[in-house]
Amino acid sequence: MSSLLDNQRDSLDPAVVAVADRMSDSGHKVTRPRLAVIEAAVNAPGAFSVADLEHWLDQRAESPGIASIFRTVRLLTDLGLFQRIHGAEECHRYIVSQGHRHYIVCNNCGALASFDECELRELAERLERSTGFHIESHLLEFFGRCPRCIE
Amino acid sequence: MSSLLDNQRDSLDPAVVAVADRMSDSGHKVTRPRLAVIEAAVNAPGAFSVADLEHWLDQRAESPGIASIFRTVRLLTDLGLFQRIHGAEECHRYIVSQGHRHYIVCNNCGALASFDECELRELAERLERSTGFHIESHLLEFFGRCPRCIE
DNA sequence: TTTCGTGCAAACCTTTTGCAAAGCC
DNA sequence: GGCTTTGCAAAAGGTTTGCACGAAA
Repeated sequence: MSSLLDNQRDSLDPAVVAVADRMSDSGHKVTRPRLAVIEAAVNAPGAFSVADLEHWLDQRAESPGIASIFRTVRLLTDLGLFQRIHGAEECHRYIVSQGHRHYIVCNNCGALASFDECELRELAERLERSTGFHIESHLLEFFGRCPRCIE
Repeated sequence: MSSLLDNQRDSLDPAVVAVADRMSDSGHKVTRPRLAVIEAAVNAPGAFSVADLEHWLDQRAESPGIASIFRTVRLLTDLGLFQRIHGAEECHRYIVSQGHRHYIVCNNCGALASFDECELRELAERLERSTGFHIESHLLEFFGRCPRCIE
């Protein structure tokens, strides 16, 4: 008997499949509501909130209900497949994780650009020596205006 | 007629006076409830939440009520006198601002260490050229374990 | 005196939870 | 079949707001 994910594999966006596979690999079931949430996330234009996902899904009459969206977002975030974006005000937006990357967030429209160089290792090591903290992770984001909003 | 702030100036912590003066300079009244909130913030051991401030003030029977604490924290944050600290989960803690500094947050107990070097100007300029964004600010924090929690 | 801030309680939103029914493997 | 997940509705937090009263300059 084949799984839901295998049945739909060919008709789904590869980015959706990639997330679903990793969810499956970590022992979680790939259900229709979860696939719908992943599709909504992959199709979001930038960082998305739970409300954004619900809105997108509502329009397609595929919304599994807000509680399930919250549960799925939390699960995927815990698995590292979604990543939280911190805005100056708003800290409850997410993106589909793309490994260790950092983001520039447009203060006006929320558009994102990403980059991977962060050159913080050396600084982190220096800080470990001077403060005695053991550093496990970091948060680096830039805020500003995207090209479209500058015009 | 002398202001509340002037009357109490000598008996207050200089750090409280510094914040109150800047609040006054920007045209906001320095009232007893606001002074109490500033005192609570200055006396907090690390980053504080609104609930922390309320608790501290409650113990001294000086709490102006949660709504006023929220309003004061928001005002001081808008004025740049308080600064928001972003944790991995919790994004609603604040510190009394100390200019442009960055923080290392202990994932276990919330202790902070700060530093000022961030060497991000060059990276920011490179990113502006490559992405077309205009960068206005940044967020940089490290997370880990403080010396006490490592033991 | 006039304006700004306070305090209470109610409203609001977002997020979580309990639980019976349904779905996945 | 056994275990996980869902969906609803209700609860729980946390934050904001309306408005009459009080305080600051």
